[in-house]
Amino acid sequence: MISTKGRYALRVMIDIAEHGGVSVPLKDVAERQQISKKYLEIIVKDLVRGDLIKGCSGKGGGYTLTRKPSEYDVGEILQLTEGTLASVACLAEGAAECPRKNACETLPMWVEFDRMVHDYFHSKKLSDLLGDGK
Amino acid sequence: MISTKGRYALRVMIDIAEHGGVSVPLKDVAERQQISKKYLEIIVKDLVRGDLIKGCSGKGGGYTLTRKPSEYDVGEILQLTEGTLASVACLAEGAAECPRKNACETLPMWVEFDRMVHDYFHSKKLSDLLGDGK
DNA sequence: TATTTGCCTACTATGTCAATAGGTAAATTG
DNA sequence: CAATTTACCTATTGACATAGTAGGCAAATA
Repeated sequence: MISTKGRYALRVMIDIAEHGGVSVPLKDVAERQQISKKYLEIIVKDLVRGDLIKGCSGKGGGYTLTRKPSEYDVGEILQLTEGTLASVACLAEGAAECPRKNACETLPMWVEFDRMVHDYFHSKKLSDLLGDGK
Repeated sequence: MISTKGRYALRVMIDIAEHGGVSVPLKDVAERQQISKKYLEIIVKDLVRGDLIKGCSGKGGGYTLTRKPSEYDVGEILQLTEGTLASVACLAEGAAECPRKNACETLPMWVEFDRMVHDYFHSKKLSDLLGDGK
């Protein structure tokens, strides 16, 4: 299940995109999205680390996107904030190789499902989620 | 992310299906699947509660399927053991109605994704996972 | 210089996950 | 009947993740 971190991250990205042009203060995002600013700080830190947005301190500061909305896909946003997009532990990045790998009768299904999920989220763009035509 | 409960449940169902005809003792399943028998008891209890298998005590006892493998879909097995198949909290069965429901710009995507996941698992049958042609 | 903003570390309550432990009840076989 | 095999039941536990909160410092602008 996608946690609040990933879901909020998406909403932050959308919010910044829709109020773009200028720097968007986190306080405004928090108010509009009705999410605690303190909690958003944690999420936004991940987004900055992944170079999806950049911050600018001081009066008139805030966050801005580093690319155009159509150049982000939802998958990378979720992957960054959730840690992984994998639906089962044995398919997560850096997971230990399963000893039952060859005998496992469910693995092919998980692989197929996992591919479907990745395809879905990586083909969905941030711009697809914006209300207006930005 | 699908937990061990759901994944093990699936393997139990497969194991019982492949050694069907007679009652399959949990001890055997545990050995073949290399999962603690004690832990499997918890999982199997769910499966009995959902009427997917039935147990029979005493010597020569064990568990048997209540239907043919082609009549189970993976979705119902996962749903029963995982509690829900929903990918986001707001779409889980019995979730409180979200106050931002109409304003939420991510909801349509979650709904679409959720539908895709449900379709995938409900169209996949237990029989699709069996090694031989049972 | 005062204010606004980002940025940083630490803490915590709650809950879920993945089991383990230690039994009782039921059914079958010798 | 007795011994064995099996299901079935309640309770407990350690580890970890989730979803935040608290209280600051640093940087930039008006």
